[in-house]
Order: sequence, then C-alpha cells, then structure tokens
Amino acid sequence: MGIDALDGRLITLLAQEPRIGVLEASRRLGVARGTVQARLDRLQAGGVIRGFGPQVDPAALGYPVTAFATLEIRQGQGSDVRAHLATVPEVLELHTTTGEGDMLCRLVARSNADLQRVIDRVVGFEGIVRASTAIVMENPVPLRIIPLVEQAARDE
Amino acid sequence: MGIDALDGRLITLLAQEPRIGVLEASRRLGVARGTVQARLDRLQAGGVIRGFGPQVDPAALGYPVTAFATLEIRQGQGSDVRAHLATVPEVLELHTTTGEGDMLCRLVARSNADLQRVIDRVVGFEGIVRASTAIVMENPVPLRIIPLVEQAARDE
DNA sequence: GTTTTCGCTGGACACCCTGCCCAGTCGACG
DNA sequence: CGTCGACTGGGCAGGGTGTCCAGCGAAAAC
Repeated sequence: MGIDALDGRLITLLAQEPRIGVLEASRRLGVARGTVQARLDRLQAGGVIRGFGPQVDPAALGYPVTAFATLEIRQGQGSDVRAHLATVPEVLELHTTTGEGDMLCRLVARSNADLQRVIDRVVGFEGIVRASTAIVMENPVPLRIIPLVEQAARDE
Repeated sequence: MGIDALDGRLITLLAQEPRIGVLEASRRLGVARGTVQARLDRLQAGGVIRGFGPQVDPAALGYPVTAFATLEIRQGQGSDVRAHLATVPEVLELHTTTGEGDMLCRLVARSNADLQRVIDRVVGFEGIVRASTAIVMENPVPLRIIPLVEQAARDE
C-alpha cells in the first residue's frame, strides 16, 4: 500500500483525537475537506485503516490480569485446538508460531486465582500437550501503532 | 466498573458498525437517543471504552511479519531497556512478565530478512542478556474483545 | 407506606457536519 | 503540449449532534 506524510499526519491526528470529524481534520491539516475524505477512503479501501471500533479495556471490564501462554500441540490437532480456543472468551488472541511452542495466546482473567480457571479451560483439551504461562506484571509499552505509521510515512 | 446487557449490546454494535452514530445506534437498540448517549459517556468515563481511534493494519503498511520476542534482562537494567525499546517503532507492545523471560514484546518487520535487522536493533543494547524469538505464521484468532464483553455483560 | 432518587423516554432547538457534486488549478508524465 | 490525477474551494440538501426539558416508573431510602 504505502502512505505519504499527509496520510501519516491524518492517522496520527485521528488516533489522538478520534472525536473530530472530517471537516475539523481538514482544518487541522490545512487541506481541503475533500482531500481528507479521499485519503480516508483510500486508506480504508487499502486496508491500512481497518475501522474505528471502540477500544475496550479488559481491566475496566473486570479482567485486570493478562497472561501469555505458549502451547505445545499434538501433531495434527492444530485446527481442533484453534476451534477450541476460539470458544473461550478470555482468549483475546491466538497465533501459531515457529520456535519452542506451537501457539501463543493472550489471556485475561479476573484475578490470579481466576487465571487458573482460565488456563484449566484452555489446556483442558485433548490436543494440547503442554502449556507454559507468563503473567504480565507491567505494560511499559501498550499496543501502539503511531511510531510505525510515522516510520512508514517517512519511508514513503 | 461492570456493564449490563444494554452496554454489551451497544459495544458489540459499535464494534460491528463503527460508522453509525448515536441516533442510529439508539434506533437499532430500541432505546432513546439520550440513553445511548448517557451509556456511552459512562463507558468512556469509566475507562471501559478508551476511545475510537483508527485500527491500523501493520501488514497493509508494509510490515507483514509479526514476531514475539522473549527477553532476558540484566538485573537492574529494566528501565533502561524499557526506554530503549520504546524508541523502536517496530516494537508494537512490551510487557514485563513472570516466568522464563523478563519481558515479552511484539515486533513487526517488512520481511523475514528485515526481522533480523529489527531484532538486532532490539537486542543490540547493554542490558539485554538473551532473546528468543517466535515468528507468527498464522493468526487464527485476531485480537478480539466482543466475546469477553458479552461474558462480562452476562455476569452483570 | 411514602418519599426520594435515578434512569429512561420522547420531544424540542440551533448548529453545523456529512455526503455529494462541480469547475478550476496545478504538477507530473507521456 | 495535451492528458491525467490530485487538490482546492465552493454550494447544496439532509440529517445527526449537543443540549436542554418535563414526565414517568421502578427501586431504594426513610
């Protein structure tokens, strides 16, 4: 896809102040409204901006504990395990990876005690051979994208 | 905080169709517009909804490779390492964890070859003793929150 | 049992943003 | 030099937003 400096500024602006509309954004960026609209359409059509869904904080929902679990899967059971994990609400994301484990998933729980329940539910399944869990203590860099956007805009 | 069924439906609705406004949402949910506005204000004030920033896809930006790196840190160098990693745009998030490693970070890169450059930059720093990297192959469950929201709404 | 409180309803108002269109300009490219 | 693409600045109708308000019903407090 590729984005230019104006795209980068637009994305950054929207990330900082999502409530502003197209008109206000055009004023801030010093371009015509139609330009902002065209850029937004292009970014969304190109998949760079997937959407503007609400960003929900699991902690505020009562799930302050985050953990990452590395799973080792029995040969050929991958898709079963995927389907199983997809049914667990506390599994926020799941990746298949190279390296020591076969899968890596992000979990949340109501407490450390509750995490045990979640892990039992995750691991209590045929195809999972072994699981090792790392509990998150701090989150010095929360999920971010702006620095990468600026990098991508610089590289053109 | 705690959310009820209406909050849950509202969040789900906004996640599915972010473009609809307060008025349209109130029609879909079958409640008065003021109610939706009040709920939204409360959810945002309570931190449940952090915002409506654009969701940017790193792959579409030219960074299709994702990896997770487990870092082992030299005693007492934690904050230096944090500061260092915060300056690397390809580091999308960073957690300090219990377990084998001391930190876990999510990386993206332009290619497998480029990942080497990123890792070199990440690891090329005093306080990092050891790093082990897992490259993401598939992402069967992309970062999601709706199932958890529904769970939280059920539990009241 | 009454009274208070609180959240929801339905309606009102002015404001202005959105989606859409268009003609004109400018720079890059063939 | 002509064409194409992108940006500008403007206009238009429609409707959504922010913000009030009075009324109401249920749950909680007294």
